[in-house]
Amino acid sequence: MAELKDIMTIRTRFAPSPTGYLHIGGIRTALFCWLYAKKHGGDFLLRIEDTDRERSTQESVNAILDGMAWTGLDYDGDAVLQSDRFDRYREVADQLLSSGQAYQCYCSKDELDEMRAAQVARGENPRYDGRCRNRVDAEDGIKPVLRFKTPTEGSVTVNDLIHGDVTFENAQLDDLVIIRSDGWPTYHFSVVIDDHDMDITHVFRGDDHLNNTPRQIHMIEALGFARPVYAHMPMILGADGARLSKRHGAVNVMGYKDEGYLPDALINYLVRLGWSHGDDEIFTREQMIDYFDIVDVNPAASKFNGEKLDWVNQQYIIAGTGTEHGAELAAQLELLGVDINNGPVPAEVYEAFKERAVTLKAMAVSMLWLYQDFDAFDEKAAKKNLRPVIKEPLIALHQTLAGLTEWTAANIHNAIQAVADQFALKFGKLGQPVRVIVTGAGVSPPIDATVELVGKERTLERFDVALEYIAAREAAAG
RNA sequence: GCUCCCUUCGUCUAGCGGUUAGGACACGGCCCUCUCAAGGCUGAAACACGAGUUCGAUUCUCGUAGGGAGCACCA
Repeated sequence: MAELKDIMTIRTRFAPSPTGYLHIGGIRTALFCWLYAKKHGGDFLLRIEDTDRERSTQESVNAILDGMAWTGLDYDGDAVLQSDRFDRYREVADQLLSSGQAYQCYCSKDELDEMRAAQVARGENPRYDGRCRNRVDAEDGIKPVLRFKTPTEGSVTVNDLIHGDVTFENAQLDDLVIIRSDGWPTYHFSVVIDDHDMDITHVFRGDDHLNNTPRQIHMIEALGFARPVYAHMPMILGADGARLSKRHGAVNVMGYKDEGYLPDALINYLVRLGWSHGDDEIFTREQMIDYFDIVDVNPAASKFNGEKLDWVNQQYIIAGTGTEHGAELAAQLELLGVDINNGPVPAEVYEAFKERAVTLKAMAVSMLWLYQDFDAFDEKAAKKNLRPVIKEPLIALHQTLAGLTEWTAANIHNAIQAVADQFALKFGKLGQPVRVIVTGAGVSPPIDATVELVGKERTLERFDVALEYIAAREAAAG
């Protein structure tokens, strides 16, 4: 007999709530979910959980959509909005109410708080005690909530792909609210209905939901729905071991775009958090899908390490080309207020800078002198390299460069070498002063490529400025 | 407080009863070198603790400790 999973199409979903930006932990859950679906030739769906009408915003919905697009986690079909499904939730709620599996509760917030305080004082798990279960009279003027009748005895076992079988005693559970007094369903209720209606076979989510799963399973059973397979992903923690949150800094996925990270690098970093394939570190998307196996997912939480992300990002920048990332680099330059028409084409500059930048943003910052004139030389670099002793060689080089008809790195290199030889200097003794002259400071790509990129006109102008600087220094020294 | 989950270098991890416990980031040293990088070589760095099972435990079981999460008319 064929296993159910063999004849069924695997369908997973990512179900974030639009109450802020798209969280880095969320995108990692989405990634594993996406990977699992792709690996098994299934579907990956997106559902926006916006039943909390108070906190959900359109802006946040857009942030989710933008984040999915930027990271390249493509989903099948259109995103499902829970707010479009209000009537369906009511329908199922009515069904539960009429079958006696749910009941109306008129307890006030104060009453509930009091009850829980008393339970905690007694060393018990704070939980709703079911006092409205058998209530028949409605209370005027109070809009009731609907509670689900959770079994009070026995236990449920969650079969989890990552954590194995986890058993919960029903006595620990309580009658949860499934419809709020405003008529909207709560998370636990809408998830159960949506996952069923969307034919979701595998539920991937953070393992902060593991404790909630038995409650949902009871509703699934009451409704006669098929139980999905669960995979509770370990949390991502901050460096201090606490759950990753805003206070740890960059948790907004789109923030990484702004900071100059490549989406492939972020995804690659994230896939290695809690999952591995031997000693491999860098994976293409195809390799990730090919190698991915849920049994290799580590059940333990992991700490987010920005330095490792930086390294991965740099690996992707080095492996990338100007054709691929030129537009992103240009965007970073423009963010810095640079007019990219005032210098070389970013896509062509990329090659010279890619081995010395951790992010596209840092790369842009390191090449500002290609597009803007600087007001002064870096003090330390100038003091060390723009000395009177190098004045004559620089004058000679200035002339040689001015005479170059073809402004190529090779010709520039030869020019520097020739002048260095003429004055019996090592290449670097002349190269470094030139670097300071054209860039204003002591760091740049190889000097010949640097000078070529700066351009002939600008280079000669900057030589003039530097020569004046040295002359002034000479005069001051007397 | 109760319930659940988790535990290999500082960090991410490999390991799936017998290994000099491997790799990666970060850190130190050396090489390369016109700067900075990149790259190569190299060093230091871990099985939380205690019982048990076993000829033999990092690996299996149970405790302990530590960490995380849940206990809402938030998801």
